[in-house]
Amino acid sequence: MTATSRKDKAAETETALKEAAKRVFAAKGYLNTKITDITKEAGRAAGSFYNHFASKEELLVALLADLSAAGDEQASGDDHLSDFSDPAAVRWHVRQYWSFYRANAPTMLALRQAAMVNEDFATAYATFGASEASDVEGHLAHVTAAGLRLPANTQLTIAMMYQLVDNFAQMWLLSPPPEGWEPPTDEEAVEALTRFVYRGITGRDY
Amino acid sequence: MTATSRKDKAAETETALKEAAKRVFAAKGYLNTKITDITKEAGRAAGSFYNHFASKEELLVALLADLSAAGDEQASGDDHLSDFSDPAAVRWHVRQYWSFYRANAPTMLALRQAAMVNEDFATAYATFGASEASDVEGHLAHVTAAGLRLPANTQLTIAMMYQLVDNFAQMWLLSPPPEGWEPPTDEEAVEALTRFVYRGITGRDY
DNA sequence: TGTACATCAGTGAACGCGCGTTCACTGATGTAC
DNA sequence: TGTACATCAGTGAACGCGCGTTCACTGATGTAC
Repeated sequence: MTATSRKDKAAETETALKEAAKRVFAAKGYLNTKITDITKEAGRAAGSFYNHFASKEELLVALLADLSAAGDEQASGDDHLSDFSDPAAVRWHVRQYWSFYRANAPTMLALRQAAMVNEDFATAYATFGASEASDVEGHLAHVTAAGLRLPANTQLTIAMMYQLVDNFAQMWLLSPPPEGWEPPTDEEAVEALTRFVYRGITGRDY
Repeated sequence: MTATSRKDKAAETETALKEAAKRVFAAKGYLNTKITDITKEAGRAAGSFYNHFASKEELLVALLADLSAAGDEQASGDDHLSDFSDPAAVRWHVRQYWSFYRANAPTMLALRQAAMVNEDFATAYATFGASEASDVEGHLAHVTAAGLRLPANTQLTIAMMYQLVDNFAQMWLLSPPPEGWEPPTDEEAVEALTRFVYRGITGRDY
């Protein structure tokens, strides 16, 4: 059970630090987290951190690398519905996004917070959004092809969809729920977003 | 032109500090701003700050007080359209919110950033949202009264509207525009949001 | 297989930078008589 | 109106706390012969 080789031990510690970091980020946020909070949570000495990461920023970069690996895995092999004049296609994308957020909540929270303070992470976050956007762009063509009118030009429509879904997800999955509000189940959330987005982009009832 | 009495001079400095703070917040963000950035921008010595505010947090509290005073002024005396089954009522609210954001961008940015790090400001921000929400809640009753179906229960519907409008506004009014995106004019933004929200909550085309 | 040395992950006390905050001082305004 | 003292806004150098980062040291694993 305990690894013995030096490489194994180092890898074990690195993993322990990353997992500890995610727990601490979830509990008190990325910006409020000190290096020693992470090492303490991981049960290591403060100095150990620097054997693996040059700074808290570098640690987050490593977490983002893990995250995009996970994202690629999730995306591949799935049947990808793309006609947004069909509510099922909208639902499929909303559900994907929601699941991704739930699975990677601490890292997404850290990225959001880091982006408020650090130019590079702001760019990374924007890039993340842009990659989602380019996927969706083609799907909207089906809406106009079906004779329906988008609420605004393609760019603004994408921006609105994205803000709605991204921030609604973060509201329920990354933050403590507001005073006296009952959090929705995953299915309720996905259904609510699907309805709102589908109506918003097509002008059709659903 | 220059005030002479002690009280006047003190008030002048306090205003200078607040105005300087807003400029600096807009330029580099609340979290990245140091006390000396503010005093330097205001052309005062570092120690002067503490004659007026106990900390950066207290300064933000003062800015928020100014802001809610401005908000009350804006709200009062206006004819308040309240039937959300009418797109004009939705547009009126969207425009109000958009104007408010534009007028108070630096303070809103600071509040958002402070809320990520500080429990009290998180509560203040949530409270701000809740007051908007309670206003809107009644307006949605008109939608169901007109025989239309909301996309989800009232609470989730409000949350979705709010996330969409609030974050779309902050995307264009508080952050540098994304690489290669052309920012909308105010009218385009208001119209896009109005369409998306109206469709989303009523299921009607518009 | 055994011995002697090299290498490396991990340790935690100590160091030092950045920045918030203080405080003795200045000069101007206010007050007392 | 004038003088002497009190008060206060503002100053900026200096202080000190918090925390990121270093580094001499330990003990265990790897390597040479």
